[in-house]
Amino acid sequence: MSKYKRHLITSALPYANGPIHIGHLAGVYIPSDIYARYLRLRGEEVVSVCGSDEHGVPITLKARTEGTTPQAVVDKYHEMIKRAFEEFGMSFDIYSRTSSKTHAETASAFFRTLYDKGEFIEQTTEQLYDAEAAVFLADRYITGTCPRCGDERAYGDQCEACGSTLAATELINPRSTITGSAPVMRETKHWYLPLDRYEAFLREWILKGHKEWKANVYGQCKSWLDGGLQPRGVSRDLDWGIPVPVEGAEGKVLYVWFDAPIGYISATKELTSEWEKWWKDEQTRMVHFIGKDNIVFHCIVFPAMLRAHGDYILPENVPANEFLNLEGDKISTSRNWAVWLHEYLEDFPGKQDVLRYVLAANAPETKDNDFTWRDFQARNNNELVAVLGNFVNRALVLTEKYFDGVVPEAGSLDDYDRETLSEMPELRRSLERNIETFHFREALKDAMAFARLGNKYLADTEAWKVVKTDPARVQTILNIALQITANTAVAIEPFMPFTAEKIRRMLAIGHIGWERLGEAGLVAAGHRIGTPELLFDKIEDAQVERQLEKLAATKAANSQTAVEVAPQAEEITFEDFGRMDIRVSTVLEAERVPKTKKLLKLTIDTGIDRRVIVSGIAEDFTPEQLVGRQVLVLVNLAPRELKGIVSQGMILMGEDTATGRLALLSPDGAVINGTKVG
RNA sequence: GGCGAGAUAGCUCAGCUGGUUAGAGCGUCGGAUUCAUAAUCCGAAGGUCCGGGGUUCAAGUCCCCGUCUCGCUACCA
Repeated sequence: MSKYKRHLITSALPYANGPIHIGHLAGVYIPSDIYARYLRLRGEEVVSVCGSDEHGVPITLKARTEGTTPQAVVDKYHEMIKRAFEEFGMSFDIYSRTSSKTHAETASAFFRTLYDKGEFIEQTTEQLYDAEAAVFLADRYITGTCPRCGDERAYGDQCEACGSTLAATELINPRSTITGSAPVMRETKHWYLPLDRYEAFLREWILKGHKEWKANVYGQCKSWLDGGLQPRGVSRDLDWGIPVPVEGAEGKVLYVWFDAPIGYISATKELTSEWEKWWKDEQTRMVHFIGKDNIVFHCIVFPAMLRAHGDYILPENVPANEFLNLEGDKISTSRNWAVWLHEYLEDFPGKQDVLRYVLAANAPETKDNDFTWRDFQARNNNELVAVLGNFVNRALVLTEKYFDGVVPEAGSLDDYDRETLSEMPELRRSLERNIETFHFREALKDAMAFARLGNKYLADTEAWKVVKTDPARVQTILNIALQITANTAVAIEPFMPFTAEKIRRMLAIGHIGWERLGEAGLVAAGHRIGTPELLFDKIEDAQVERQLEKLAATKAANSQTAVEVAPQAEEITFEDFGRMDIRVSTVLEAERVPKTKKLLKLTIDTGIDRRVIVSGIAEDFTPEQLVGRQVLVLVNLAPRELKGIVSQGMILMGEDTATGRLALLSPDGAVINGTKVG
């Protein structure tokens, strides 16, 4: 750390289309806050920036479905997130937003610099266009009939009914969601950042220069670099976002992935006029806290952008975490499967540190982890209440009882006293090492070990017995117990700032810097301490059950919608139906298409001819199961090439609405191939 | 399918460049104790380190094959 003068900490910008949940906290915000608080306590110069990410298509869609404007959507969630973070004790120096004026100027200027330097490639392609509204349509703005399952509400990028990933051009009967009109293909120009130009540089910088990065981060970067980098689009046809600052770019905005990380820069600019020293000085050490889904962006794309610009420093580390699950299932905003921060703060008032503790102790540092309410309760009751709260309470109550709340003077120390005190600097070293290498779970254990040390010391020295025979000895014992208490407050501060403050208040002492951690003289003899109170309460079964019921209700609601059968499609005429030529056919051969997970290449006898059909059913059927079977085939569907094989028709399948499993449709008894179905 | 990460006591996880009886916290069981929110302290039980091969005097740790989980990516007529 010595070559650096200051630390710039960034935390992934939360997307302003929903509130914050425990997954965000455990993966990104709690680690980043621990780190920032630790460095500040050490007296380092630190700036920690974050803010809402407010551009992009999903927000415009949300606005549309809610019948409001994108600005109203981001205003709502920005406020919500910001308030929840504040109440939770996040110590960002600034929590900004990407819809701010400063950000628009910063991102715009950044783009313009790259543009003027010739760092972009311009390319014109054909995309779907809504002539009525005079806009190009992002995938999400197109709906139509899913070519796979027939659901009429499929989007241009995905069908939510069957989960298929689609291209907008594949939709049957595509419609613009804006006007309802049929989109047409039209040419549009876009700008691309040629990442391939930076490949050699990135390879050297990451693969040679940052072998110390976490295995998941390093591994994924290597994977991308080895696969070869491609130019990446940095603009979109959209009216929500930062306009592309180039002549002839009307109706185009910066792609949200391009403008979002620049948000870190804008936030710093808003915070201080000296922002450049944080971004352009080699003596600044930048660390990005993110989740694993953001690795490529923060390790490859953003550094390439910064490098292309030329003035900026690059991150020194990117400690990405894995994901947190909730009660065994993936956290999902759309399925409401989450513990929302704003709801937690309401349901558990004053218990910020409990959640901070549990999530830090369970942080998914090396692999996905699971949050359960039972574990939350156990950690609170058996660790926070029993170990930490109890120790502090014992030390304070004994002082109150024997010395009327005045810190007694320590007499001569015996071997055991010295041995106990000597453990504190050792714990401190371990704690520091763990925090500085981003092992926050272990670091938290080290912090808690101060309280464990105190409990053991009290149990072994037995002040309540000694007081009857040797009151002078008790003075020493309690003096030491109080020193350990004060040390505990310092050690836990990065993790549990509210509790640290509470302990200081009970000891009636001011803030203590990290440099004194491990010392025996943090509380002076003769000093009058405050009134002892409990640091933590037990969490009762009833509270846990209430939370579990809440989740059960969500699950019930979800499964109800899951088995909901798709509504009847729009009425068609007999002639419409007659246009489909469906024949009974026999599968003659079946084999997997190499390098695919779902595709089978089938040779079938349609009665009319023998032909090849490629079908995405390999996850539900083995080739052996299919050979010799009769199936129904839509034979007059336009041919399409898949993985280099021309598929001439479509095998009809039923897809179970609840499980998504496919079922073959076959005639009741054997019939001649080519038999018409109608 | 390709790539990446993970798989270690009932649970959550440590185990650095291979080296004596594989560790911690919680849980369980036994004991001690009562200053403390029945909290604490001591002790014990509990592990074919995912499976199978191999390298080595020596492998949880290195190599090969496989299985499962998560992610990225291709693909779904």
